[in-house]
Amino acid sequence: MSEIESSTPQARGPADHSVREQIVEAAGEHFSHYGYEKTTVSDLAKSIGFSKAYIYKFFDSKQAIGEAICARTLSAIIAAVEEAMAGAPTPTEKFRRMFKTLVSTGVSLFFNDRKLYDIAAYSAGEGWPSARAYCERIRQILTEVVREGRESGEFERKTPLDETVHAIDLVMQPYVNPLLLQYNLDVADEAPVQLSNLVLRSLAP
Amino acid sequence: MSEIESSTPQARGPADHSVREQIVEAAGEHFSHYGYEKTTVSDLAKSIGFSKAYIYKFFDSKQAIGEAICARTLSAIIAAVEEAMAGAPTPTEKFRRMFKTLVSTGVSLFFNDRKLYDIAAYSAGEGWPSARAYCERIRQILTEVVREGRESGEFERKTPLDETVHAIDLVMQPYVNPLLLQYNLDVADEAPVQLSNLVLRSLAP
DNA sequence: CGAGTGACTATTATCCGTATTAGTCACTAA
DNA sequence: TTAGTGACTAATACGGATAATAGTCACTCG
Repeated sequence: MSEIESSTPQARGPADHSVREQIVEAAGEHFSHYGYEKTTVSDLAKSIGFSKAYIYKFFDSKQAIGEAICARTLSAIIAAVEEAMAGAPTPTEKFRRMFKTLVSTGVSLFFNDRKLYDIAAYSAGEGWPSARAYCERIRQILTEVVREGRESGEFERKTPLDETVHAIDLVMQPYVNPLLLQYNLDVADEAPVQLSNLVLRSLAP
Repeated sequence: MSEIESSTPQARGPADHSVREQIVEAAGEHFSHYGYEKTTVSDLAKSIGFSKAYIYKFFDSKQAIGEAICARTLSAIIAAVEEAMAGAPTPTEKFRRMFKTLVSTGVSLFFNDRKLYDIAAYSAGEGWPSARAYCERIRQILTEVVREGRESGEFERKTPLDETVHAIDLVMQPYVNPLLLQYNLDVADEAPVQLSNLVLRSLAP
């Protein structure tokens, strides 16, 4: 369910080829260490003991490798969010944890793995499929929470579901989208709480 | 009241000197035409018939001139907002118009006077006094609207005023701050409506 | 046939010397 | 004293030659 890769069929060779995994593995290391720009496709090839040309049997382009790494990084954030939400008793609490974890994980990525963060930000700016899928997944999770809250009578039901979800999505976007989050780091610690409060007030029946 | 310049005392010569106005006038033209980077201080000097050195009798630096132009640009946005709000019958409507005008004026600046927009965005990114004052002014206006709405019984009164205002400010920021707005142009037409609705729901008594 | 590659090209990045430019200051003329 | 400037410097931008890189393809080897 949280497999973002499934929506990005930019592979060339057989999907479950061991070499493909080796490439992704090496790319993860190199991109994280030296950044996307500074690592060459030859570097990746050398580090797994093949020629550069062979890489292109598995990936269309260097960007495609970048997308794979990006998808992986964003999947980790989604996983953290799902884990945080797991034990929440109410939709209200689920929403709070969702927002909070989304932001704190993003911020932590920024400070602890800046090179990977930059790829994610670039990806969001360019509208790569990996970033689109990430946003879409967040929207799904949000929709689920709101629907649940409506069913339990915790949230109001007058406003059309789509509209509610979309508006909340707009509120979260600046802290969820890596491209935008980096400009909001100064309020990233308080924003989830303050905005969760506001959103939840707007959801009151 | 909407004089942003008053808070930025980076002037050197007498404040109401005609040459100072000529400089600002010329800078407005040149920056708008060729951009901040591409216009040299000598260009400004030449266009008003003085030497470059004389400019520095009135401004500390080229950046100070940029700030003056930025302040001027942002003042125009504030003025547009105040005008739009003037005829609004209720605080609810005032808020809607405020948000809507803030965004539409910003977007229009982006598309019709890109060079000036870029200065404003840069200014916001660097935290120049002109940009700070702009944000502060918006917050003031917002505070006034919320207070008025509370007094008239249109808005809820349980949440602390500061908290309410701050949260709404966070919601508007991505569309008000020129640095951020440029990344949100794709939703700039619907966001004010959708977010106004959400905010107003959260303000319901 | 399939796994894997060396050698090639067109495009993009990187230097590095040169030219501009922001900013200062001692100075003049009225 | 006030209004205004030419000449100077240190830092920065520019441009063009050069090097590095993404991506391809015909090819070999088992």
